[in-house]
Amino acid sequence: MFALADVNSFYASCETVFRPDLTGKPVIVLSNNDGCVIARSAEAKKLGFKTGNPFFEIKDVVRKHRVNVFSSNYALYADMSNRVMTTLEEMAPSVEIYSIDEAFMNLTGVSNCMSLEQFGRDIRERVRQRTKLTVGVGIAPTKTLAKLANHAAKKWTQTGGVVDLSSPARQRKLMALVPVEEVWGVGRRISKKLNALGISTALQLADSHPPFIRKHFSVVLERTVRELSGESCIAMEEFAPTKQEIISSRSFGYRATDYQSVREAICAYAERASEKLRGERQYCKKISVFIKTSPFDLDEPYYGNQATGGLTIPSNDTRDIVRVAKECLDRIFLPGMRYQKAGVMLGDFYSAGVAQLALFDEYKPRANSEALMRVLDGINHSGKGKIWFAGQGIQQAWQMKRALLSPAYTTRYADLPIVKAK
DNA sequence: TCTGGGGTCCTAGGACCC
DNA sequence: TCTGGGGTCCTAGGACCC
Repeated sequence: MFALADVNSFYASCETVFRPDLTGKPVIVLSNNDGCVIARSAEAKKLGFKTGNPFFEIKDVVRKHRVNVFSSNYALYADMSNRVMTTLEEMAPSVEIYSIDEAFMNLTGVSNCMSLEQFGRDIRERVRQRTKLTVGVGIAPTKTLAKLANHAAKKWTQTGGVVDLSSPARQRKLMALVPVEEVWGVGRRISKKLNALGISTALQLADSHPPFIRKHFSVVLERTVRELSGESCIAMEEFAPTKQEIISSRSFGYRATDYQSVREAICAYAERASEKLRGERQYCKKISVFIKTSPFDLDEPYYGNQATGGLTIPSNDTRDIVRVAKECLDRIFLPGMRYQKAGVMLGDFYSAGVAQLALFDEYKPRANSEALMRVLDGINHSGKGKIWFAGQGIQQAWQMKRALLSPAYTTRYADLPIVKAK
């Protein structure tokens, strides 16, 4: 048996936890670069804001209803997420952290001690006590059904935020009410195709013939069908599998037109990606760079391109990765374009620095690499300041916009909230 | 003026091998 | 006139997730 616990309006709720004056008021949180809406409080949902709404398009409505707007504050959300996950881990034999605001819990054995619904309520209570955040809990024999139960727990308030879907009769009753596009694993494209085949509810999908689905779609959707009909195909993943790739990319705060700015950005992203790679204790051989103009600027030609370069032996030394990234950029940079976004991707990972050299390779590994990188990361994680390579530049005019950022309440001393007694 | 970032998995098709 | 069959590996692109 699985439970899926998921924090309601996570980012928006994190903001209101430290601003009690905002309770009951509409709050929205914007994506990086203050681009579009990515989280909404219940009140903001009622006003009709949708995830993905470009901010500049809704500014008038925001002003009219005095909506409280925040830039995303990932330092705060990540820390709050940790507190929630720690609490969940205390309550179940195993927990899989699925995203920043949701986790699957293994409920094996729980029903011997107490009703599953009561267990769901206990989870809510404890998380609320620790973090002032509210979670919805869905319980079912497969992950896909647990997702569905969680969806129902949030949609219908009379459930009290907990739905136990262990009984097949209840599963079918709920699935008959749920449109197929709300099933986990069914996106816009597939739901359109399913609708054309006359499958419009989750129940109809659950009752389809798995080989038929496999033939017309894929093994992935076949698994979804089986999971909906109660056959568990997707197991708990307690330990995060090692990453296949690492991406560091950002939209620019302004359109970048000059080579210098784009190169600074690429250097910065390459450094960040290398840092992540070392955090994973991995070494990479493949480095790709992409740059693109805005797909929304219809009156200018679109340009997007990507180049890939390799290292002879795997490395996680920032100097190696920055060098290759710059070479890649030079192969695809076109002057005269107004660039909107760029990024660096790392792939082809190895768990040790030295791989087999080819017979005639004359490459000599850097002698001081490990030590230097350790010092670099050590300083940057110490909280005392940052050091970086000169290639990033100092002014960094291309940096993303975060005009409405809230304080780092839980991760920076200077930003600690102060409580005054009356 | 202004439209996020970071991932995974699967499939089809091409290159190449014997 | 007639031009195999079976397999692996890699890559690009599509679909999905939060």
